[in-house]
Amino acid sequence: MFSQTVEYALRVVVHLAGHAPEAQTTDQIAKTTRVPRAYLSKVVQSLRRGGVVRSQRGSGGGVTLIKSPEELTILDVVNAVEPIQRINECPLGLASHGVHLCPLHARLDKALEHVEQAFAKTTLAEVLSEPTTSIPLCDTPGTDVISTIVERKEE
Amino acid sequence: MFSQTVEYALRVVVHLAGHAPEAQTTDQIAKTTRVPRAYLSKVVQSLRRGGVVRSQRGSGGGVTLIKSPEELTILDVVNAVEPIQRINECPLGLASHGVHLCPLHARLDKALEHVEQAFAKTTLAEVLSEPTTSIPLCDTPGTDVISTIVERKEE
DNA sequence: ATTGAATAGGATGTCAATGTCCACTTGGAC
DNA sequence: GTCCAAGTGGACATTGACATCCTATTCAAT
Repeated sequence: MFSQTVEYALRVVVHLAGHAPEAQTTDQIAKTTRVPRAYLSKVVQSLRRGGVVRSQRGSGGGVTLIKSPEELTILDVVNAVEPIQRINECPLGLASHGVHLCPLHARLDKALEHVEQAFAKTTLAEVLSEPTTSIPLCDTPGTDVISTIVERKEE
Repeated sequence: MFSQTVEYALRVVVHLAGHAPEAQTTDQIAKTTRVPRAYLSKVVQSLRRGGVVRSQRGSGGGVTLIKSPEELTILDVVNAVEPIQRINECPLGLASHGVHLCPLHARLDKALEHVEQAFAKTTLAEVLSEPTTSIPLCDTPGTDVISTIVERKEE
């Protein structure tokens, strides 16, 4: 339902939020997020164009969040890489359905609206601070991420 | 967010529900739903394998719903062609996240759950009977669907 | 100025979703 | 039994998402 790229983008931003406000290099990000290194640069560029992160070239450079984790929502991230496509007009192109969607598409759009709202209400800070046994990305100091990878079933 | 195939499948089922319990040929379905005729047969086959429709070969044959519109939900249709993929395990494969998703993925899965529930609660009969000016598919007698097609913007 | 760290981005490969085509099978009507 | 209507399904084309690779560009430190 959500694309792989959105999943990657969220991981990247969670990583950055966990280290804010320090800049992180793509190598560092790739390690903890397990996003393919070469593809990560594309994801980061999307996030930059979407106004979510700032990136700095040269030694000592890296990627940083533009907003603080308290102000940055999941929706901001999703919209930066792949905006949620609401249903604004009849997909069949029926003129008679003009402004008002038919009941079918109205329901589908309503579902999208709920998802959008849920994402808009959740900040990265909330995701990070939630009391739980599972820390997002699990990159807490002392934890070796690599060794905790388990066998995954083919899907 | 929802695939083209899901959109097509829903149109097909709405058309069938509007004509239940009579069988409809793929040619008839293709006309009102504006699903590419050749691809429609694939969609119908998915619906058949998913237990949503029955199809009958030979002259006088066609496609019919197995359940009545009152019993058939949007979720039934969606699951037949492309089941909603809930997030059951940590996409990073982190063993420590085992049964419990981290807050990030828990939120994403929650959004999926809401969509699933909304779809499970909506029957085709509801979609068809809802008082509105826009009849789904707009295939009411006397309305020429083709002439109501409007110019669509490229997306 | 030179060098090395680090992102930017174009070219290209791969694969699944979408879409098309056509030969085959099935079943009803005569 | 013949014929035609209608779905079945395999082979193939197209497209965009995902991924990789390599070179160019930028910046800081020296």
